[in-house]
Amino acid sequence: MSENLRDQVRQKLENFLETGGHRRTPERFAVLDVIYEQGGHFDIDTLMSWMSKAKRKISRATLYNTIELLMEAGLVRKHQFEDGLSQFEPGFPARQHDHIILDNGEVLEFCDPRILNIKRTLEEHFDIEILHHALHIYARRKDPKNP
Amino acid sequence: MSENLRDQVRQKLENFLETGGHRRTPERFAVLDVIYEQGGHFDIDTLMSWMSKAKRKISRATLYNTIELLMEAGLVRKHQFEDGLSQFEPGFPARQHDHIILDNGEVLEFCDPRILNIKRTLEEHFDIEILHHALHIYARRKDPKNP
DNA sequence: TTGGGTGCAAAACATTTGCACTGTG
DNA sequence: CACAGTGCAAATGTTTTGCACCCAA
Repeated sequence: MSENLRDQVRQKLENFLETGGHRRTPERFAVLDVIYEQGGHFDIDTLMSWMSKAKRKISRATLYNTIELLMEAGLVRKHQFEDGLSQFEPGFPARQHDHIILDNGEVLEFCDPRILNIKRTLEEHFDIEILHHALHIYARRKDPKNP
Repeated sequence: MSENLRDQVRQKLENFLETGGHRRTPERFAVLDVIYEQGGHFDIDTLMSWMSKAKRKISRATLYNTIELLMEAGLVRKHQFEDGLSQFEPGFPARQHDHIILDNGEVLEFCDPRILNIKRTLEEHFDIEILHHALHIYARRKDPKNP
């Protein structure tokens, strides 16, 4: 991770804590650092082990609290794939994207502008305001031998 | 529910049980009947209460077993919305559709052919075979007073 | 100094499993 | 009459909660 990005997200967290009247605890910055250091998708267990590896002691309960807070700050996004486990990913400064979940558990990302058109149609047709969306594509890699 | 639809899905279940060497237990048909009688989305708790209302005693464990079996039979579909709860819906004979989850918990359905185009692009671009997808739109009804 | 935040352990919750019993084939 | 399927209760795994203690403001 670039120094630059780490400072950027730390700054964003500081602003959020300041604005919301939350405290600047070391745990919160440690979690943020580790998440952006790693960069990829993770679940709570994975994050727990990342924290250990980074020699940052933290309890599970605090991890849940902190992740929730980082979601409110827009620094972490939550996904609910079909395996039933909550998955997270860094939420800044990435732009909106969607996910392909391969049968081996791997997760790819993509971004297709046509989704925006679909959303506009839906808003008009149902007279709703769309808050966000999740497009999950479940797929497998094509076997080169059986294409 | 039309007599016709009930017989249709019962027949489909019979075939599935026959083919798979499963037994034709009363519970399995009772669950199927109740699900198609109600027609809408549900979670396990809701289904439990539907069964009680229909005076069909059944245990939670059997409900989970039966739902799993009905999924294999293609008679029930599973969704994982962001609240973390497993949601189900009758899976026959509806055609592919996606979901709008309103902030009050209501679920709308829609079908947009442009999704198919997106999927074709993805298959080509990532060299994958798409098994299925889930497009979840989270929205709220527009307030007529604050449009 | 004070109450928001943390850590720990217990509770809550959905789901799964073990096992004796039952009814389908 | 064998054994797949059921019901019950206990186990599992994840997330939440209660509470004493601690530290950022």
